[in-house]
Amino acid sequence: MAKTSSSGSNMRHDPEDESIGTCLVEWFCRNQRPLPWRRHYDPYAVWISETMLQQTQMTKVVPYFERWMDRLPNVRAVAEASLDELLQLWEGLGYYSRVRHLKKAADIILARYGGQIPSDEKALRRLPGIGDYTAAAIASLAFGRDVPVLDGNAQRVTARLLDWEKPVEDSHTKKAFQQALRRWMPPGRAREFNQAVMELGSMVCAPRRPACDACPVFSWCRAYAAGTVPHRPVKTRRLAAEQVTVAVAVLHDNGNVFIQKRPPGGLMAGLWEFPGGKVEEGESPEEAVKRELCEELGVTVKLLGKIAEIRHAVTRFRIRLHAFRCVLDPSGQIPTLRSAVEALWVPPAFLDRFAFPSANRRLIRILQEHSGLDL
DNA sequence: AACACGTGGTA
DNA sequence: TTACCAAGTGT
Repeated sequence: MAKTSSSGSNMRHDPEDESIGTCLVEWFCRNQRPLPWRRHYDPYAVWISETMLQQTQMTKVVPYFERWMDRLPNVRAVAEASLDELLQLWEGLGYYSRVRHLKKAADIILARYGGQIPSDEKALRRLPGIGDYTAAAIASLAFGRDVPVLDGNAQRVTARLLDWEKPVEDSHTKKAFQQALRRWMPPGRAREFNQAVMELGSMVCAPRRPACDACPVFSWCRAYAAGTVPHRPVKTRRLAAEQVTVAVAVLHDNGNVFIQKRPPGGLMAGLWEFPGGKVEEGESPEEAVKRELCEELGVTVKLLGKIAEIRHAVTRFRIRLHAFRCVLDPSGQIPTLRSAVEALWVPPAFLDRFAFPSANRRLIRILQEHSGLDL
């Protein structure tokens, strides 16, 4: 044991001491939260949960995971489902390309692996939507392979244990962290160890207000010893936020409203939305709606009134969305699509059957609260 | 290497 | 309110 004692009564350990791994595993076994995907570690369930968890809070994922597993219990069900149905199950979770990848990967797993998710990290890594993190997560959690996972939590925990001063974005850092984690991992305990590191990162070694008092491995932590915990990890790049104003139309005709489907490939690909667009410099939201509907759909409209102003954020854009109730003026015009792939006139009550971006969904809820007043 | 890709919580 | 941040992947 490579322990050294400090001058005081506390034992101080070094991160090179591999007993840190055993300590983390024991802590996890006592403190882990009961989660639906921690019941059986079925490869399919691990794949779906890990994909949902990419850049997404665990508390948000749980209900989506339960609903998905009820509806789509295996790989074949995903391959046979329509993209529209998958998007509906995903609505609100964000990063919708994950769904498209899930479906593509399901097709490959059926065709090439007989419906069995591969256990080999290299084979997993080749599947769409599975990067370094998810490949390692499936290989270790579902198949017991001794490979370390390095997600945002593991990165933060490792940066603090090592008191890593270089920016974690550096290409060298990732390798170094994976090697450190691999050294700490007790042989045969990858499932518990990997989850221990991530669970510790989310519950104890948090980005803000880390609970070092409650940390099972603080005595191994170089940043704790140095008092630099709040300054780790060091990060460099930062994107500037951009303010955007958008105006959309809830276009009514014969008791229906007009919705259109976004093209594949870009932002919110395959989701439905209300027509509209960016409000240009020196233009009012009202003018923008009229212009956008003329440009996008080739129709002229009359504004009946404002429905709501919604503030939200999409990637690095801060958006103010103005929504107006409109009718075709003159009536009887037929919209022609420009950027959208598909469009539909639907009764407001049917809006729940389509996948919308979250700001549009909020607008729909407002619409439905007001329904009966002026539809 | 750096940026696109969603969303909602926190300070 | 603005700004940062969170269980990443693809290009």
